[in-house]
Amino acid sequence: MPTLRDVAEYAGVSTATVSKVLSNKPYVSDAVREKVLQAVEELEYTPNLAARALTSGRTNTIAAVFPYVFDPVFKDPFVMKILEGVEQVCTDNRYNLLLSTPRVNDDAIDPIYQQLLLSGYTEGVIAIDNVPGVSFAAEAEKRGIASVVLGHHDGETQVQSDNRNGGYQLMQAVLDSGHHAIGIISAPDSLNLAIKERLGGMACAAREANVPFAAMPIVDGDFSTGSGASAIQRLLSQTPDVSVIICLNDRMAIGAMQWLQHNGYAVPYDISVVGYDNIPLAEFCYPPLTTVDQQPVKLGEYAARSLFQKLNKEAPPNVVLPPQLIRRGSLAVRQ
Amino acid sequence: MPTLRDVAEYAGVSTATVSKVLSNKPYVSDAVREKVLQAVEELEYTPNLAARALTSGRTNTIAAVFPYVFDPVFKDPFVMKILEGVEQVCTDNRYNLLLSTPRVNDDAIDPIYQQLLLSGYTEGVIAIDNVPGVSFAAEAEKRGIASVVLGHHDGETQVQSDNRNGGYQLMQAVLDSGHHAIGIISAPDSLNLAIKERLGGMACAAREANVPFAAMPIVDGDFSTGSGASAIQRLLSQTPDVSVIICLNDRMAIGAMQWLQHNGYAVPYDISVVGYDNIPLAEFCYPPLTTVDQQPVKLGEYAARSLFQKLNKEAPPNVVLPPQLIRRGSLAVRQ
DNA sequence: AGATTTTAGTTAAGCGGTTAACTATACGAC
DNA sequence: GTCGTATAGTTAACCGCTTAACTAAAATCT
Repeated sequence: MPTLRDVAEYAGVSTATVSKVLSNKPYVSDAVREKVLQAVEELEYTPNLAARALTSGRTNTIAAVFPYVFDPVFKDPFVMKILEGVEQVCTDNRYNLLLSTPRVNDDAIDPIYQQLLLSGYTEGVIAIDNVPGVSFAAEAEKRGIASVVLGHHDGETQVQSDNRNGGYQLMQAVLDSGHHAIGIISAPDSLNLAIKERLGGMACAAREANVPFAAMPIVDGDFSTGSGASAIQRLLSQTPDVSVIICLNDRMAIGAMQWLQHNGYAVPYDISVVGYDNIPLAEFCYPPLTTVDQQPVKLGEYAARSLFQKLNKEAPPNVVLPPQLIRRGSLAVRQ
Repeated sequence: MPTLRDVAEYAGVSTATVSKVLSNKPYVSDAVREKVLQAVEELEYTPNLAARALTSGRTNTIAAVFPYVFDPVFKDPFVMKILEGVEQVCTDNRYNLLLSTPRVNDDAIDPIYQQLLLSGYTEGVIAIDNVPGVSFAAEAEKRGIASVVLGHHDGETQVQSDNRNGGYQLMQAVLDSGHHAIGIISAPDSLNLAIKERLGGMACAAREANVPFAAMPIVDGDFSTGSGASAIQRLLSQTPDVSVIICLNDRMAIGAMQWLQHNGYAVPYDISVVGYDNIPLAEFCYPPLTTVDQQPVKLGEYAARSLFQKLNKEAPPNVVLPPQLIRRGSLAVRQ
């Protein structure tokens, strides 16, 4: 592969001049500029990123940090949607995207992630930060690496969905549909700030409708489809006469629906089910799932754009996207 | 951030010695080794990847190349599954994963991808190569970068699903269920070698059953859900009396099912539908979709493992994974 | 015209590692 | 005691690029 030096010799100038031309610096005559570009073209020269990174710190690479909390991130379509948005903006900006999937440990930061930060190979980081206590973005910021928080962790720059409002809308829709015996399938909110927000919004909507939120039966799953099935089972064994189940994500909702149907319940006639996230499956499962859309692609896009702004020394604002209730057949109306 | 030199000074040795210790080279006494490791620990030293890449070419990074053919790769759950497998093996090997999503142009190779290859920042490449004519893996290999082909392009190292056999099994299942009026929703096979294979397998199964394959009506979609809906419409307007539709991927199958249901057809009683890929949705849609599983996670794992073998100068074998027919409710039995 | 500033380009010193080449001991073998 | 050879560690060149510092010529100002 040709190097800068090769180009310089070929064009009959110094390496510094070539460098200037390539980075569009002034003080180069048009004639020379032309000659250099010609040489670049003919030699098919492409700058060596490693060398460039070494001197200037610019690697043209940012990292998306999607921590493993319960199960592989790739299992979660919602996360994939975010990635889709991030990728789009990266490509538009001619940046490379590095995928980092560190494990969450209470005690120490995942050494792989630490290496990523210290290795100087990523200019910035977009981290999903919803686990209390640990913040991957903060870890980056601490080491002088630009970061954007996707989620409810406080950080220098945050992009988030208004989970509180989403929870509010969801509970309101359930109450409006005439349900009073409400069961909830959640996830340990000690492990996820977004869940905490959603529950807060739900409680608020219940309060406004004079329905006692604290009295609603609630069991925890771990976000997976399977955990939704086992959660509904536990919930019904405690309180058999609920008329609707609010699940704090779609995958658990679908697991719960499946279990109900396999066990002789008609959804939504016997029991309604609603979810959260609006994953692609929600539209096509049977019955189609009432849920809340978080605009995940937009979340990813905003996060990436904010990061690029930071890299350009601009100060991006925090972003809060409004969630949208999606009404579908899984929520029945009761008189 | 501390550098090698800092560590060397702190430990009272030369940088060469530190380098030896860190790369586990011989000719270092235990005492010195200990001292160096101690220094590394205390200074929280991590080698600068860019510098290491510059001298040794090792960047601890490989790239997954998922070309945009029709629509964003992230829209395709099958591709995400492959990525899941790749990611897992990368993490196990303490490698970083770079995501590259070049555009497919007949004329020229995507400059972004070219830059990735020439920039010397990726040690190897895993490329989904199913488009005839262009091969991203070959492009890498041409430049001396190790590569693995995921798909049906011939390449130095190939990992693929036996699409021919998958098509064979699918057609066999349809014929075994008593169907004779068979419609096919495909994709332009001039654009995808895997599709060509599947069609070949299907033709083979039809031939063995003495059913004329060439007579079956066939229309093309573009893999998307929406295109499945419009394809079925076109197909039925030509040949209204088919009893089953074979779709060459699940997303089109689901689009077709939706269209059928919206237009008064009962699936599978009026018309059966089968797909290909076994995406997560296939299990949960209504009715659940009969399809073919390609073991995408395994495909990704094998591809990554093969690549790491190549990086270690071993010669990995080509891998062909057997697909598996998944029977579900969308395929009815006819007498 | 002479002094000053601007423009155009070169030289060379790093960036932070790796590694070939070299030096200096220590250890056996004869 | 001498020689040969592992062993332990150092020195310094180099990877390919960027950029501060410098020189020289041209343009502008007094």
